[in-house]
Amino acid sequence: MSPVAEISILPTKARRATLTAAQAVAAPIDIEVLSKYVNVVQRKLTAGQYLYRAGQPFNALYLVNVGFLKTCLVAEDGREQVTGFRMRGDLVGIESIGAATHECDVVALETSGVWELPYPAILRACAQMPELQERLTWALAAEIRSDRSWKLALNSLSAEQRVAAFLLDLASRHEALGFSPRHFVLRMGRADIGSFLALKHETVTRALTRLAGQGCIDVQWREIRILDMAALDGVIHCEDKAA
Amino acid sequence: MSPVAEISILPTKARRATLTAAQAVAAPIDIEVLSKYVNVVQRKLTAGQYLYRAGQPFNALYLVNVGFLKTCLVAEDGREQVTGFRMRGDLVGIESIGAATHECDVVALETSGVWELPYPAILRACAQMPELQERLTWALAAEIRSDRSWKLALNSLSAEQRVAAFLLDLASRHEALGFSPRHFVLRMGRADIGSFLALKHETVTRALTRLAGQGCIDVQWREIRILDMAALDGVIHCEDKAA
DNA sequence: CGTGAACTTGAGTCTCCTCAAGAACTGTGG
DNA sequence: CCACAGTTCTTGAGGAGACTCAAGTTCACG
Repeated sequence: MSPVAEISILPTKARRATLTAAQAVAAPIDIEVLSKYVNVVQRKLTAGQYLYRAGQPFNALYLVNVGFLKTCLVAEDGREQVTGFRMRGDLVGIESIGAATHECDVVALETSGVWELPYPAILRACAQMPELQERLTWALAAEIRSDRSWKLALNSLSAEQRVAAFLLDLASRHEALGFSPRHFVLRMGRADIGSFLALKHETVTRALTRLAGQGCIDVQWREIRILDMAALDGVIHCEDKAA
Repeated sequence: MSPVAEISILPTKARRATLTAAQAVAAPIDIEVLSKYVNVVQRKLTAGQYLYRAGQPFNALYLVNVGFLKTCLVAEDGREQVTGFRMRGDLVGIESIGAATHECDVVALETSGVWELPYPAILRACAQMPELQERLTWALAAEIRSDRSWKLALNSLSAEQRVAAFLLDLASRHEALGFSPRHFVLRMGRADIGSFLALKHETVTRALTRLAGQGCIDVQWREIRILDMAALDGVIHCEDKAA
């Protein structure tokens, strides 16, 4: 029933390939080996279900097996901020290490399955599997690098460029997982993309429309087809000279 | 010559107090104990000097002892992005773990001193001092939480509110180190603040002017005096009703 | 005391946001 | 299979906040 084992943690290798400098890629984590040390259970989620919510006690990390989720920071006053999208191989919840409770909502955007790695039990496993500890530390550091690369992007790019960068990021993450980088379905709505990119949903729509008008992409509702990868990349790097 | 030992890692307890939920505070790291395991040397920097630059090989972490530094992400095309400001007790360079080279410039904004913790030698020390490993992991996770809280702030607050939040953050970090939270000197220029807050330097100036006009603060060049902490906090939470 | 860098202030512009309406898709039940 | 409601997406018109450009002022440093 569940495609077990050999999930790699290689956390969003694709994203970093796009946005940050090259770096070593972490080796996969073997869930079967890990389950000898800690009680690993799989959890299934349907679209719209929460993996956990802000304020709940932090007692596990999660490794995404299948599906697609979003993480969403929530302030006391209700302001919301999508902080990222997670897919197969991504670790979820690591940013809560050292905190008593989660600060994020994590929501499945489609039917998903995750491995639950109890915390702090997983720490004991780390002590016995140094490579696991290393993997975790790398994942944390990579997350920081990714967040900061996005910060640079959001602060220096126009709305259209941000959306282009977002699509290229998704494309390379899909490719890293063996899916087509040129043709995929957005699992999230325009509003979620906007929150992540610091834009309003109307602006996301307009940017997609303009990119389509330039022949870079084809947009059919949530179905995206990248027609000219180089042109998309060119948009980001300001080659908007020739009309 | 150097005020040794008992530097705490409690990384920016203040910042998190302002921006994120409460959480446990990491205990201090004892440099003297640590130096039994790894070769810890102190490095001195004068204002304007680089601790390291983007592209240089990653071979050490740094613990700030005295002074004030900024970290600055640099893209290949020259775009720059201030990612944070570091003071006593902050760990610098942890985001480069797992990468071959640094992606950031780190520059001293005043005369500063840091402990250099060679990497990966420090990993072996971690294996022998589990609390050190824990401290490092916590610092990484806290960094992610801090970055994301700022992302939420930047995406949902106006220029004036962002500057107010920035001042309050600095204030509480100063307080956590035993300095006055109401009276301090900005070590960085308006342009650096702007880069960090996703604003232009003129906009930072105007925001400071407006906050001063409201009686929240007093600004004398880089010298800041917070006259009404509550009012400053009120600015962030939208209490701009009564004229 | 002079030079250069940093800061301030103003006027005008532009990008993105706000508000609002309409269209397309989803899925539910008859 | 179709109609309907609800959600999501699209598109437009108008406005606001931050940016750009430019000049003047203050400060730091030699």
